[in-house]
Amino acid sequence: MTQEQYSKYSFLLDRTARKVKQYAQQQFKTGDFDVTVDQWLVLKNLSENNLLSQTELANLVFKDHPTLTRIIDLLCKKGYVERVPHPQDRRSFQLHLTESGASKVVSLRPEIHQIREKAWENLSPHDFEEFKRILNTIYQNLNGESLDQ
Amino acid sequence: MTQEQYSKYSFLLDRTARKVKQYAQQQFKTGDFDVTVDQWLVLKNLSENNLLSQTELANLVFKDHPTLTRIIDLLCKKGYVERVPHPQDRRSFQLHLTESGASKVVSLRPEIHQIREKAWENLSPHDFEEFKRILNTIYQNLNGESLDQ
DNA sequence: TTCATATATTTGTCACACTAACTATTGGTA
DNA sequence: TACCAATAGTTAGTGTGACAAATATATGAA
Repeated sequence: MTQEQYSKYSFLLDRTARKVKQYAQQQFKTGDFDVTVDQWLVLKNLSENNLLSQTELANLVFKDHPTLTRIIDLLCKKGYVERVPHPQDRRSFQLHLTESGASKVVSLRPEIHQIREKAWENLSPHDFEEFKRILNTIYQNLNGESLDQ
Repeated sequence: MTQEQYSKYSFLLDRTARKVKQYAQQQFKTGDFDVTVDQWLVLKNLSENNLLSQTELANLVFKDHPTLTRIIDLLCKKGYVERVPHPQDRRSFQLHLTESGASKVVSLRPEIHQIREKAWENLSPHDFEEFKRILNTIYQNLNGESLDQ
């Protein structure tokens, strides 16, 4: 694997990831979803897992702590999330989806599914499995220590 | 392709693209390369294609104009690139790699190859071809009009 | 108890992505 | 010639990502 051409994967990977995010964000915007793609990821994970700490949530969505702090700030401003003081540990918060946040997740979930499917035209379920396998292998190759599933 | 699980590709794609960039950036940093990953992409394309306009370069590297403006600004500050006024069109510039920029490209190219190869451990050349095919298909599915190569 | 160390979160800085608005210039057309 | 739409590039605003450092609290050992 010493050929010149092998450098191109990083370009294609970055380009495609940006396109996927950009496409979704445009659809979010025309649909007046009132959240960004990354804010949606956080909301979705909170809806499946209430009362997480910020650290736990950061590990779920693979964002670093400063980034997550700022996303939570924005979601709090919009009224979708609340920071509840942790009863035992005064350093940390339990993140709580508000009524408004919960209904936002319910209403957006099917629409976002449709948006996500668009990328898979002309591709097979087998392609999907291969894609996931390759992405996970690359991730683990570069991840140093842990295997995290 | 209507299953719940098909939403996950966007998460894995984003996560892996970030990891690839982060890994490379760390290596760039420990090697004192004095450029970011995106600045390298621009330098590399300039070295293969001198005297491009910013618009032409933007189309090559798939970055938007404001982003490219700032990357060029930084590369000019570092002395790797110059903006030469276009002889016929006073709106535009021809981008020119300086001596310093050209030798930077020569010295970094092999090191960056090594960094990029790390991602492909445990993967085959066939995986590489499949990966490129899937990435390009997704890109084109979302790209609306053009097929760009 | 007290101190060193670890953990949870925030803040600051720099780089990049996307949008919108703006300047300057060009080129076609009335 | 005078206008006007299109083009090249820049600037500003917001959101995100990575990294370093700061703050507050917790925990374990001396």
